Amino acid sequence: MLSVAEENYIKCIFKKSERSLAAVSTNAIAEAMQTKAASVTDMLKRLSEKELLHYKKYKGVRLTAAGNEVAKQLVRKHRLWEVFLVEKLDFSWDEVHDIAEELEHISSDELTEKLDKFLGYPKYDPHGDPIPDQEGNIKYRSKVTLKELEVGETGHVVGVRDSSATFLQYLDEVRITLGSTLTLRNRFAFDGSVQIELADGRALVLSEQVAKNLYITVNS
Amino acid sequence: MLSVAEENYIKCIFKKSERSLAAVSTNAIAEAMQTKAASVTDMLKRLSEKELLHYKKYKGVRLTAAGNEVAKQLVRKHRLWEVFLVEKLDFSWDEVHDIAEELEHISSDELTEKLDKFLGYPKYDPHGDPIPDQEGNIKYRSKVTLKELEVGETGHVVGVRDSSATFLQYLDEVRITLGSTLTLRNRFAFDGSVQIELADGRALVLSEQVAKNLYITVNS
DNA sequence: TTCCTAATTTAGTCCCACCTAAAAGAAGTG
DNA sequence: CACTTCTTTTAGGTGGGACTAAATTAGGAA
Repeated sequence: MLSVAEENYIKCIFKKSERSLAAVSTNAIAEAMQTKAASVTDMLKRLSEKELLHYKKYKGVRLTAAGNEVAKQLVRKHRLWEVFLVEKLDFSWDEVHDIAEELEHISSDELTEKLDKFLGYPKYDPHGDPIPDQEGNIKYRSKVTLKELEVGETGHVVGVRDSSATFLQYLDEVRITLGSTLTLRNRFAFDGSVQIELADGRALVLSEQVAKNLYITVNS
Repeated sequence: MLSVAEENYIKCIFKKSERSLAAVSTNAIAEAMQTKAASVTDMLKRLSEKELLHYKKYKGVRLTAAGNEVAKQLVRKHRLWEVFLVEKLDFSWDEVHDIAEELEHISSDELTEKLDKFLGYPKYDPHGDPIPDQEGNIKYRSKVTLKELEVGETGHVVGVRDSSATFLQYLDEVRITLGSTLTLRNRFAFDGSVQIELADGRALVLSEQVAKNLYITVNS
């Protein structure tokens, strides 16, 4: 049985490892967890003791297979709860993160499986991120940011890179949602902003900042 | 912000106060919380510091208005989650207590209210206990145990006194559920057992033990 | 190679929530 | 009243998870 703090460290390290494939540094964890490096070192020793990660002084850490398993189950629970909050309880997608952050620590496996069934075995959460299955397999979708799209290409929105409340509220404001279909019409070299056309015919100019944070998939 | 441990103590004291109206003793709390009296004294001082209860050495404790409020919100959340687990996720009533025990500590008030709405504002939980409303008002139902019913009287099952898994499983076994209508047909002085007749015509003999743990309401 | 700087770890505290052992109060009994 | 017994509190200690301040190490620059 892991404590909430331990689970949060595991999840944090998992997230950092997802792309970088290098060992995760103490400082990076400290920053992400809003705590001090000394506290992180403490925790790393404990988690290493429990064989959830490999720890060598000054060398950063990587999760063990067991640690990875724990992390993926947490991500699974987090994303399932987010679906529940948005689809069943009518929360908007920018409100659900913090609540799911608490709900993901509820331990019952049976609860997770029944929730999954109740929700109809969803594949993606409200932000477009894939939900790991019971065995922890994650189906990543090939996707590019809107910034990387070619002029003239059409795709649809499958996720956000920055899921801060302010960004999500901005998207609500301009009525871009998950699944929105859009075509890149123009790219302005001046400031990196892009002009898009939505399925309903609306034309919008989005800043480079926005274009970098919107994930698009071209086929599917 | 209260810790999970603090909340559990508050709820425990609340439950003890519900019937007895006397101050709750340190030992009673220790027993209910599966801990030692010394630990309880520790916690009582902290909670008293936070003005959640009145504490005088050797005199037992009572919750303050603020403490009562906290307790009732916890009970509200616990029972709403139990309804969710049984009605939506298809758990049976003997499985939900421990999970609800974790879920009740999720802090978001907005979550509680949206859950309440999603469930259709239920008044009673799966064990027949009343769910406090948003302001903390609890509508107690007048009820008697089956043991106290008069021969010939008809009523229906509105709750259980002992909600242990074994008792609830027993009830499932003999197909008595919340809302079952029954008539007391006979009382055996020898061992205190009772004979009842159910709405579907089945006649059953229940031990005194069972009769004492089934709550019945005659009208309504 | 040596030095410097940034990253990391160690050492020493703190608070929370528990523990054991021992002291002290409450309350009934002869 | 004095005694006994049970309950409760105090005193002192532990591990988890955080902190600050000081020491150590890694790794690049001179």
